[in-house]
Amino acid sequence: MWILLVEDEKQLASSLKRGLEEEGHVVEVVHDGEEAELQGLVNDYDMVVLDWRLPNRDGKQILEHWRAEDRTFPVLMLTALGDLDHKVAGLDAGADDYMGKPFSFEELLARVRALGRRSSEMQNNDPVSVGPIELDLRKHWVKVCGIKRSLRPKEFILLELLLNEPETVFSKTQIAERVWGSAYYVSDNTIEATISTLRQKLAESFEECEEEFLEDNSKVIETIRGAGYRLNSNLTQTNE
Amino acid sequence: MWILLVEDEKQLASSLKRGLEEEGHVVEVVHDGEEAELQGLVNDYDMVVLDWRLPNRDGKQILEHWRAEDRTFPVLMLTALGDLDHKVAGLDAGADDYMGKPFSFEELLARVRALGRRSSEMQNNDPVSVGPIELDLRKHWVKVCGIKRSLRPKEFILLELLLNEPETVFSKTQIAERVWGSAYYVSDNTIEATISTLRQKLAESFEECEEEFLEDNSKVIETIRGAGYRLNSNLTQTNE
DNA sequence: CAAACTGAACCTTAAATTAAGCTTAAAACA
DNA sequence: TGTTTTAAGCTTAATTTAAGGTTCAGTTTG
Repeated sequence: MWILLVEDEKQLASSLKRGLEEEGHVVEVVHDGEEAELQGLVNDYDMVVLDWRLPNRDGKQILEHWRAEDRTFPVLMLTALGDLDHKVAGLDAGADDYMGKPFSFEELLARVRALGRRSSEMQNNDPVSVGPIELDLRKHWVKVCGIKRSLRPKEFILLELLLNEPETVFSKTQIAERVWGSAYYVSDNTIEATISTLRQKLAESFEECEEEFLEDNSKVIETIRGAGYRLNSNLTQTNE
Repeated sequence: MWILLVEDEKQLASSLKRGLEEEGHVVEVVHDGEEAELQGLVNDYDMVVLDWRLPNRDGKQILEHWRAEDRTFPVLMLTALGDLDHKVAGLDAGADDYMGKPFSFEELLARVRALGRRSSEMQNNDPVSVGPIELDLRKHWVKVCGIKRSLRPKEFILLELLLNEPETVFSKTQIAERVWGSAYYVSDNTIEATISTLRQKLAESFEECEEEFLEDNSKVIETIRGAGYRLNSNLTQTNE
């Protein structure tokens, strides 16, 4: 997720930033109220973590302004412990959750996760299908020509990624970010190995189809040398 | 259902909590008015049981605030006996039902059930059945091939969750939120242990069936590695 | 001009490593 | 007390690594 972190204590801010980044988020830090307000108006963050006491503007003003401008990202506010009136005011102003300082980092992460989940559950998890391949995320199966295939977790997510945007070529970096959550630790070879096994499974499945969709069933996933991978474009063209 | 119980007498609160949990609800308890107010703003409970006399805020203030913020969950208020003015004020403020203390626990349960039924967004309490498993939330029993089985509360709610959407895979996080009410405190291992005992009980029960439904009765609940758990899909396919 | 060469990108497989999940008993809770 | 949670050792599956093999595009050489 893309997170804006608004916190004037620089020490705290930077340790939170690092922690959130380790969880795979992209974090922008702002130490100042006015700056925060502007950033929030200009960017579509997935979430904002907002300290309530800030130089120049207080959290409430900022949040009210954002909500008045229809900025809908979830906001997690940080308040001093026992500052109950502020909490209530914050929730009224449109905050989605709150935490009293001091808090454990684990707790912050848990809340960020929960908020993120809440907003991502709004997105569609509907079944996807391209040509003879169908994938249902909620039920967690893949069918080729109506026959179920079992895939391992990484293979599954990777296939889902390719199916969701069938024409698009995904670079190794993009794949690492979206399947592994981060490009740091993932070697090229890891991705290649995963592509390889996924390809084999898809090829086996395509063999069992009555109809023939491709000349070469080992090319359900195409390699674009130097660029990345994509679903075989014949699957999207021939079908409807 | 996911119920918030606001009651400052800790003794009473904990016995109500236990009773409601035995009925298969997920219950969160708060002893303090301000904290209650916040929790109600932040979470989408299915129902709130709200004592009218509380430290820090009184029930009426809280409820009015919630309603002003469009929190629509049904609220059952608890008032001192004979406190008629309060009752009227409470209903005006948006309470859906009231009870005078002291009350019998049975009566409380009845009203909670009634309120739950009344609220349209409630999931239906109708008996669920999948294959040879039948579960009645209201009567709180489970039968396998017609033979009753006793389950512990957590096991029961978990099974209910899986039965209600038999094809769907539930992640540990989803299970934590819907069986324990929150993913914060629940460790993976807790869920695994609960699954394990539930599995064993179901397996024993399946052994006693005349008909054979599965090759391996310890697989009534399937593990989808890296994704979560679901009811064995053979139960849903062969049936009907 | 075409055959051979070269280096980079990519593929494949099996072994090694790591992670996910299971189970039981004991501890903690209510 | 009965239920829930934690802890520890275990089992099994998924993932990554590693090593050698291909393919491709561009370049050199016969």
